[in-house]
Amino acid sequence: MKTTFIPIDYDYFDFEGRNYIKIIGRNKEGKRICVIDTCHIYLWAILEEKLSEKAVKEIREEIQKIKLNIKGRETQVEKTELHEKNFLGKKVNAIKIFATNYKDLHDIANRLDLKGIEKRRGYDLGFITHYILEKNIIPLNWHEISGEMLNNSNEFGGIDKSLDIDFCIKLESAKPLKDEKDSNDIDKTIFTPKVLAYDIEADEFRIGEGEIIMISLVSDKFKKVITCKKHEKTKKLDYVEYAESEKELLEKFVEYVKKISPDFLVGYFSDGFDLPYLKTRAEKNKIKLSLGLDDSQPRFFKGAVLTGKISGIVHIDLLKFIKTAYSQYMQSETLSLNEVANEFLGEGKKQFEIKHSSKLDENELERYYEYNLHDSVLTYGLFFKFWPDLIEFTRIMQEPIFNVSRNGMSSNVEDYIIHNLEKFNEIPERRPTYDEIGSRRKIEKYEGAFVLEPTPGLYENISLFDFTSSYGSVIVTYNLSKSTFISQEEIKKEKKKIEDSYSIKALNKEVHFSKKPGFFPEMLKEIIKKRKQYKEELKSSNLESKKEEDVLKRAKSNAFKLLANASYGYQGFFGARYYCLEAAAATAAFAKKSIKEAIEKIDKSGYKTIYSDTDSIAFLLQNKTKTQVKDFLKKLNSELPGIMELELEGFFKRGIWVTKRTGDIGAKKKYALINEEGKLKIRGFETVRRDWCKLARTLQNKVIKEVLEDGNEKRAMVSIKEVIKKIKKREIDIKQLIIKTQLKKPISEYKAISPHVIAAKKMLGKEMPIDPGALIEYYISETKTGKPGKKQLIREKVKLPDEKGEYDIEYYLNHQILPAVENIFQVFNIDIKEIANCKNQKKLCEF
DNA sequence: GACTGAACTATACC
DNA sequence: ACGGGTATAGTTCAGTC
Repeated sequence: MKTTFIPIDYDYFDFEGRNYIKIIGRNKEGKRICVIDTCHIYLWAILEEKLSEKAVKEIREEIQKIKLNIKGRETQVEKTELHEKNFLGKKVNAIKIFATNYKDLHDIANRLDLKGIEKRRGYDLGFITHYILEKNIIPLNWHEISGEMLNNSNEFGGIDKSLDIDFCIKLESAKPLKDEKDSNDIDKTIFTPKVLAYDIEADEFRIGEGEIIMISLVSDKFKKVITCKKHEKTKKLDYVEYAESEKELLEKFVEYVKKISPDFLVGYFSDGFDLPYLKTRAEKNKIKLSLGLDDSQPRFFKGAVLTGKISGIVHIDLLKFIKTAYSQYMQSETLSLNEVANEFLGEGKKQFEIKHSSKLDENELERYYEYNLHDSVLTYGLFFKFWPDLIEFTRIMQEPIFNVSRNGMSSNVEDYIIHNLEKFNEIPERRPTYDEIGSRRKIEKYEGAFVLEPTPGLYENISLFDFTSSYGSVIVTYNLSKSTFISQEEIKKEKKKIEDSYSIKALNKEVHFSKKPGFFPEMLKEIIKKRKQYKEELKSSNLESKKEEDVLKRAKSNAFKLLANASYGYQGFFGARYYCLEAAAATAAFAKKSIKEAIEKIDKSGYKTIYSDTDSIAFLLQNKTKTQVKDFLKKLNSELPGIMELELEGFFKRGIWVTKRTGDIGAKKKYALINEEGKLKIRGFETVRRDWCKLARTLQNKVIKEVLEDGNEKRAMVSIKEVIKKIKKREIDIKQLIIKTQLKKPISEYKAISPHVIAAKKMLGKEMPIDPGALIEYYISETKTGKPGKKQLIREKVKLPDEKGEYDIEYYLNHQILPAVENIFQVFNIDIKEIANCKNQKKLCEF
């Protein structure tokens, strides 16, 4: 039979010693299809140079003899082939060694310690990656497939009988449907999946320690809260369904998931909370959480954090994807569902103070249902907000969405590389061993970016240039990568010449990179090119366009941008297959050189550079016009090597740079600009730091705004005086004075007991859940808890927000408000501390 | 017990 | 363990007098 097919979930199973892929997806009619297929399994033995034909033949014969008996399963090498391949850019002869089961590849590799074999590669990719590489059936791309229907046949042990699907196909052929570019048929590109969002509420925060009291489910035209906390008097809400016990609640949950049978089961922080909680409670109640299409229970994988996988239904934890794909652009201070939903959906969580269920009265219970339901409503909304990005990330990395949605950027870069190696006839590099990672991590850091020390002051008519995909274009321009790096040994052996190479001083030595294009820079060149292309296509369309085509384009543009930016970090990342510290260090060094040269040219051309950080330059227009600046930019670009390019970030009416708190030199990474429309761009100031109290932040923001709008400090002076008076009169609401600091590690590991650690300890005493990552809130009170007489530490005055007490006037004045504005007034030669504390001017003191 | 620089800690920038 | 280095600035710690 023939059908269309979009692969969603990839899994595999063994049958008669062989690996089979099991892909769950849908066709255009919305039918759920399971595709069974297999592919060749192999690894590579890279041969030493200049081996005789006879020697190669002998090695192949030797390999052919390998027989394994592992865990009672006997297998052997099926066949070998000799290929001309590339490994790290070098031409090599390699033996392709075919095996029956991918689980044997490691063991076969261990047996290949033969003379003449230099390296063994391609045994650590995992079967799913291997399959996608071999068969080119890329996740979330539409395919046209044909194959044999397995209708309750006994093939593969009757696998399809136990699967809740429409039909099961043993694949014969598959080809991708036409590229969306060649077609106006929009539903070839957009696929609207069936999604079920869920959220649980439990009596304890610790996984599995309390009862699950309700679960909300939201899908298309479907809203439900199942609960085992029924209040007799409560009028029944139409979406609430009662269960007699936690056990029945869990059973009903499983029933609903099975009935709705979504493509995606989506939660928020559900890898770390909801799913493991459900699992533990199901175990306690001695029932099976058979959520999988094959009735299997969720499987959990240990990584840095737990991940929960359900067979056939893709479990998505939206938090993880948002963290890697979007957090760098976000305004939210935390990635809590409330803040993230507010930012992307314009609507936050329902207000509700969570209590133990035994303490809830009927009104509260009803509000609890609403609260629980709303969390799923938000999660559902967020899923579709990010669906275009999820699709495009998946299509670009070519790995299953389950993985891509959880990957960090380094894994994304690596997936992209692995799936694009074939174009370069490259054999994949292996993962570093545990020991290699260890020694890489010990290596001293290399020198990074250049930051120009600004001269503090208020400036007018400023222009900002920055290098587009700065580090990425450096890598491409100077061909910096593991495969193009010319090592000391190679130079010594005179195997490679360094006269005609890209060279720079980095890591306290001269490093050289071949000019022959390497696959990594070539891939990156393509990434940057695509990013540019999609960005330009979008520019001609409406930026806010909601057309599906544009939405996908925006997602693509974003994915390629992130890939380009992450590729520098990737080469310096200790866990990378293509780790190359020299390349990373050289990238930073070349970038530093480029920006310094650009600054020099800018200054020589009648402008005045006032600040620069890594890839951006702020300079004064002096007497020049905007047109002149634009022409000058063109000239600069014509002189830049390779794909290096500067772009105009914008023109600004005014800008302020301040001094460091200690000493009177200019502070780096701290400035504020205002453009002609009056829009502010504030960097580094306390305003943008979440560990300063709201009062200090809003006041500083106001002061910056007024100073930049007016060009003088008069209005700002009035603002600050008002606030000082209010503080001294105790007119400030505690809410404005709450300091939020994140707990970065377990309380016991802190060497220095700072205020937020004390606050965390207090919370622990109140049985509040405190884990690393929690944002601790507190304020500084006047209460003294330390020994009398001794100099008081700030931590001795810490109080939790709901603890009664008076705020410490002195602290908030001298540790929050004044430090936040002091340096700004200093630009106008005003000592705001003296004014506030009435030093040296008792007669004039206004407070 | 007060003072001071170092250490520790969190957060931001690009 | 799950991108990198550069930078500011707070609070506490530990050594000195």
